[in-house]
Amino acid sequence: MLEQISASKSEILDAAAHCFMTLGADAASIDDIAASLGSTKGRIYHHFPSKGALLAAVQLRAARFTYGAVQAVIDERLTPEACLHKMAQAHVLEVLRSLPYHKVILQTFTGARGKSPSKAAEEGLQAQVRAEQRQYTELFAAQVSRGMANGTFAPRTLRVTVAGLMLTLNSPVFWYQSGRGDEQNFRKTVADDLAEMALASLRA
Amino acid sequence: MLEQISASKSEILDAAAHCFMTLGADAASIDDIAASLGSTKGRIYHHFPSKGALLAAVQLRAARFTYGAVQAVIDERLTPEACLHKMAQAHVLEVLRSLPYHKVILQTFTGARGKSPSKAAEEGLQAQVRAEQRQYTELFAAQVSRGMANGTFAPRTLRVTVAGLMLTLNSPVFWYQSGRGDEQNFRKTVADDLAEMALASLRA
Amino acid sequence: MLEQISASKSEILDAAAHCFMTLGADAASIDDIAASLGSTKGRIYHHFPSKGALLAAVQLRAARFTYGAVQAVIDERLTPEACLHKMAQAHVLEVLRSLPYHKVILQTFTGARGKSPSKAAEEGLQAQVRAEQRQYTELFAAQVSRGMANGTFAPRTLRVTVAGLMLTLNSPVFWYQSGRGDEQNFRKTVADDLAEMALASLRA
Amino acid sequence: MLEQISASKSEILDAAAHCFMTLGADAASIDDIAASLGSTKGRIYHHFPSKGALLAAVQLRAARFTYGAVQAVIDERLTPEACLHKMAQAHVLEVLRSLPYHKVILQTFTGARGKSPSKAAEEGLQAQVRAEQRQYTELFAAQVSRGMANGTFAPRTLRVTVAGLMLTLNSPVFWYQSGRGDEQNFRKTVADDLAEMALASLRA
DNA sequence: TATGAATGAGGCTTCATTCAT
DNA sequence: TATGAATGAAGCCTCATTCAT
Repeated sequence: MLEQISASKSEILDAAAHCFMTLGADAASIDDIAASLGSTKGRIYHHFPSKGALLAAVQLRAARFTYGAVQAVIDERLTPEACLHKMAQAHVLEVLRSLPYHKVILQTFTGARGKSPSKAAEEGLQAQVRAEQRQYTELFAAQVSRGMANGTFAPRTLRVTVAGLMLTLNSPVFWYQSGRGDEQNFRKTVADDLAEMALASLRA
Repeated sequence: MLEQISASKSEILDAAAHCFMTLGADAASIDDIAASLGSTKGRIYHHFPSKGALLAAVQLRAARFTYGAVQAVIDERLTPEACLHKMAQAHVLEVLRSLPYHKVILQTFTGARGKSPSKAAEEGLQAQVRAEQRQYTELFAAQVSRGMANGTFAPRTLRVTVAGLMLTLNSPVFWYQSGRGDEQNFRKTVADDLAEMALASLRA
Repeated sequence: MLEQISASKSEILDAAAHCFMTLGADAASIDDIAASLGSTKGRIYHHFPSKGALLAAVQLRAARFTYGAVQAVIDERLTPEACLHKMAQAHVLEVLRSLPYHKVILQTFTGARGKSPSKAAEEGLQAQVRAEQRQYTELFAAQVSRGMANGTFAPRTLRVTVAGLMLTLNSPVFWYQSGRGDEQNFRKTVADDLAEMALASLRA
Repeated sequence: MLEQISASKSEILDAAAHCFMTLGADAASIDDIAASLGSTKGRIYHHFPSKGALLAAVQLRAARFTYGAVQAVIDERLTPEACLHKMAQAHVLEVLRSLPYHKVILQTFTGARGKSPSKAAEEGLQAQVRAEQRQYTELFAAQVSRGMANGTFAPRTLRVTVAGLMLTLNSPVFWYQSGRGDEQNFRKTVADDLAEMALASLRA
């Protein structure tokens, strides 16, 4: 399930993520990605069987990036509040670090899932992506649940609450632009601001 | 600037919004929209010069729907907190009412603006859409600003805060599905929950 | 056969000729012509049953313009040389006067006659146009023939000669641009130069 | 600037020239050309980015065909009259040899340059075509100029004269049909007749 | 592994034409 | 007479994908 990703494959994924981000997952063509790699599309088709598979691989990697970063800071001995705060910061920082990947996630997140039933293989990949995304969200849902149970957080519909929370934490995806001078500081500020907002929004 | 929209045009916009929501703005073809109207694409092109223009018209309408609903409840005599609460509720309820239109907004919100500079006319339309969206966001930014000024809200980067706020309020766009039994009640719950979360996230 | 042309019809023909000249007979749409008339295409379809018919009407008029101008100067009592010289001058001047119409002629003159058999009616119109054009060319062929017979002109293949002659006389269609200051003088110069060239090319 | 043309590309150009000649550059569709090649339009688009580019390539080749044929016979030691006579013959023979290409030239020569500014790339190609055509015409203009200077040719407006000359030499494009029995002889006759007419038209 | 040629399906758009008013 | 809405048939072009090398 977590097969290693070769360097060539990784390079392709980076280029794909970048193109998907810049042009949109639909508008970006395999040729665009190949061009941004300085090669031809044959190279891509040698590593990924279809555009859908490539897209799924990018999304999977996005989920795994944040999953790895967030799980590393989870400490069940902390209060839900404290734990969630660290998770939120870690999430935002990781999103900012691997921004192209997460932009792609959102583009697909809209619920608009193409039209055709595609091929069976693609179906499976999409299912896997959704599964890992859900699994990741569960990390947050678990803490929220704990916090609601012990009275720290306001008792509200769990799903609505978690969805709002994740959106808040993902909001930089919509507007963040790298390339400013004090990038590291700014990222820290954004992460802190959003983590605090997120936590505040939950408190009873 | 606010030219009337004929019945035929309005019907087309509804169908377009629905298709864009269901299939995604990129995947939905003009033929899909025509089919869902029971007519041919000629009809659409008689009223809208291009797919881009149609998309922009949908987005513009989305912005105006929420603008109208929210401005109606703004009352400057209220505290920023109270005012924003009413605005948040109104926003969520309106989004749920005209959901297809707002799904489209988000799809475009990602920042991935096609590739070619397209035609000049499209550029202008996109600019207008962005302008009206910004104008709408300003309604919220103004209250947040007031609240930060009088100490009710925590002092944070204004843009980051407002972006997070709007995302929270728009979150149902990602998951809401109509068609359940107690739709009216559920919508009210969602609106209340999100409004409270949003307000809580701001408080000092 | 020479039914009168109403003022409205004539205005449409002028606009059509102008658009055909500017944009090309294929590229110019009925809407373009209507727009240049300041009306909608309904008006055009009230007077002409199809685009092909409109095009044919323009071509017919072109042929008749030159036919009228040239026949007026034919005088059988003159030598073929003198007669042809006057005809050539008259032709060039008339072409310059009604330039848009004659540009259209050439566009169609290429021999590339679309693909579909079109409708039967169009076929008939095209045949009529060709007939009148041939009839017009005969005016020149007759003089060339007389001149070859009496030894004034070099004995050459008649068809090749006449075709070359007409092309020389029509050459301004390819490059003439109105809008200069001394338009009347320049037109006279062009007519004289070309008439002399044409005559010289024939002489034994 | 004179990049080699691959066999596949050359085959496409021939088919395109033929279709453009037969159906007209506007009426001929890319599908028509592909069908005449026995392949799909994908093949064409793999080699030429657009129909406009394909058309321009055909026109460029036409100009280069005649340029090559004519320059080979230019001999500055001859009198302008003798030199021009050889050039004229060579031009006509080459035009008859590669007739489809030259029919296309004339179709575009009309001055009716579409409507939209098209894409920037097309603009550049059109400019290049015009430049090479002008360069070719200069070969003739130079001799005419020499002949006027030394009194062999009648002193007339140079541009008008050269334009008329070229039209005379190009006239077979309008009426020549291959497929007769004595093709070689007939071509020679046509070339001689037109060359003589052309020269005669210039003489003082 | 990677390239370049080619395919085929599908999407956007234009436009001549018809029709109700 | 003239308009505005609508149709339907093409046409241009894009692009994911396959295949021979």
